[in-house]
Amino acid sequence: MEFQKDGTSRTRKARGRPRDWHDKTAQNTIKSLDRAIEVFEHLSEAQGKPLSVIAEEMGQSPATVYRVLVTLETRGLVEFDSVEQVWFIGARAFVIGARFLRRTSLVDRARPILRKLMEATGETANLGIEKEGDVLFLSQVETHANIRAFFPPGSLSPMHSSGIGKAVLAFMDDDRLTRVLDAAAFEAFTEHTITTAEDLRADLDQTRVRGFAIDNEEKNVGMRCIAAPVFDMNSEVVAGISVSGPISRVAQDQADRLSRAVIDASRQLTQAIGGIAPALS
Amino acid sequence: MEFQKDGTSRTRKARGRPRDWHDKTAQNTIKSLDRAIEVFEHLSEAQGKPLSVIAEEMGQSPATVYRVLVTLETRGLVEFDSVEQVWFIGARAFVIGARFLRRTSLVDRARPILRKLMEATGETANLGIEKEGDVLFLSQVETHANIRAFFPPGSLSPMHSSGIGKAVLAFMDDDRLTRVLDAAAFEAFTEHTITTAEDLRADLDQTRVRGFAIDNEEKNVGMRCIAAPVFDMNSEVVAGISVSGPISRVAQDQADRLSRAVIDASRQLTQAIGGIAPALS
DNA sequence: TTGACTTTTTCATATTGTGAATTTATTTTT
DNA sequence: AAAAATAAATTCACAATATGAAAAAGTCAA
Repeated sequence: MEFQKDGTSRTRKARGRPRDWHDKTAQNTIKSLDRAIEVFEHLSEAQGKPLSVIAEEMGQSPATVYRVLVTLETRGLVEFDSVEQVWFIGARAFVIGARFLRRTSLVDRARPILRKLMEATGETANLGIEKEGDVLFLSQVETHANIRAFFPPGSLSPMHSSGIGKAVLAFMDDDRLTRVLDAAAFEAFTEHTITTAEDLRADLDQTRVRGFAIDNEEKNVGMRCIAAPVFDMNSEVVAGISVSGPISRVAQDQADRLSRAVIDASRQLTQAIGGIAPALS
Repeated sequence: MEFQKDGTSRTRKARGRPRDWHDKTAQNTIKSLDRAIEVFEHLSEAQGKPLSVIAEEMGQSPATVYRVLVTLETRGLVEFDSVEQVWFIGARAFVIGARFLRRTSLVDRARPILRKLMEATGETANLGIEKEGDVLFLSQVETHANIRAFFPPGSLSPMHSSGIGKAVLAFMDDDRLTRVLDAAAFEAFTEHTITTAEDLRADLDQTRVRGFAIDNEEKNVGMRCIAAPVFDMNSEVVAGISVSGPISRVAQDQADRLSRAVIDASRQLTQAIGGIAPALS
């Protein structure tokens, strides 16, 4: 199987008015519920405050905010510290929210984003993770162009010569990074391949500043690749997204456009899996 | 700050009518919001269903459920699969829920310790707390091994059949212990599950002497788990750390090595949060 | 095309959510 | 110790709005 394109709803059902419609009309929302969610969201961003402060910050009547909080509290979605008289997000919210993860995998979430990335850039889009010191390619959406990059899903590639590998390494914590580098063989595939830990660290520093990694014919002659990291709920790197293609198309004067698209996609995926990009340091 | 236990009112303020009161009165809740949360909770337990099914299961009008879901959807708390026409918990719910963890720095402090523990033992390392008579798993670092234990963060598990649960219970003060045991259902999950308060108390006595708890296939057949308690500044147990894996790897002859690592990790975490292990008694 | 089925929207109605003002409780000041 | 100040919880009267039934709008299967 595999290979359903988006939009082809070749499968059964989907009766009733199709979704998409309502998005435009959408005055079907419940106002009071919407206001309540606003309180909930606000609280999640600014926990540990007393009622009066929350109400004031939101420009809402204390009475209303109070009732919302009390209602949420009876369900455990928020908690009240009766000593400090302040409100927090509750354990139940964590339990319910965590069920989000039970649904789809990284790969599922990434598919539509990869497809959009491919369409926006015209180049093959890839998704990969770190697996025991190598990059494991999980998924890709191929360009329509006749000359194309190709990493079969399931294939492994050394970190030091891969765009995704470098994007992941650049945002890895020091301990893990050191361990991976110590174990790395730094095999030279082309004359551009980075072959020492020092050079690689320098490259990673640049990557971190830029926000994206470049593989400049470091694995395959004639192929360039631009990659950006994807983060999980702990702001730890879990994957990388890239576009790759011949140097003629992935050229210097295209770097800006392409990197923007890749970073955008990586952010979307981070968000789609409930991750949080780390604060800049 | 960190970790004030309930009840210590050493600090200032707390004006207005004290909380506790309203709990009994509590007709201050917003009914429509309460109904909406019910939908949200129901969805979290039974994801991937179409509107009609959800409405029917809840005995609610489809129109109402529809409006609730659409409202939640605009906020990202819920997601709709327009191909399959089914509803899910959304990424935003996960992000908000995860902020529950920000209330204390427990998880932040624990992560590096968990990672080291996983690396030292080769088994999945977990962090959990007691929450209303259940163990709530907060965080984990998975092993690289292909056969692995998996307690997704955010999941709940009964205390009596969990390593972390028993580690926490063993070092809980008598009042709280008695209360938890009285409320416990002692559901039997396997033939090894402890099903009476007496047996559990005996097990806890051993645990206290040993300094660590063992879950010997008491929840899942084939899974063993070794856990140790984490204490706060008042020497009260606030969490537990464990490693868990298949009985083949978490074997008798490994008990020494593993328990040492777990105890070491739990001590590190106790220290990292400014806690003090209780004097032996 | 038609028929069966599900999701949206409409609409009339009463429920119920709302903020202002009041009461109750606690802390701080005098 | 009493009074003033502050903040939380309640009350109340009224309008806003949530609600379910039923109709409409789509989609799928035959």
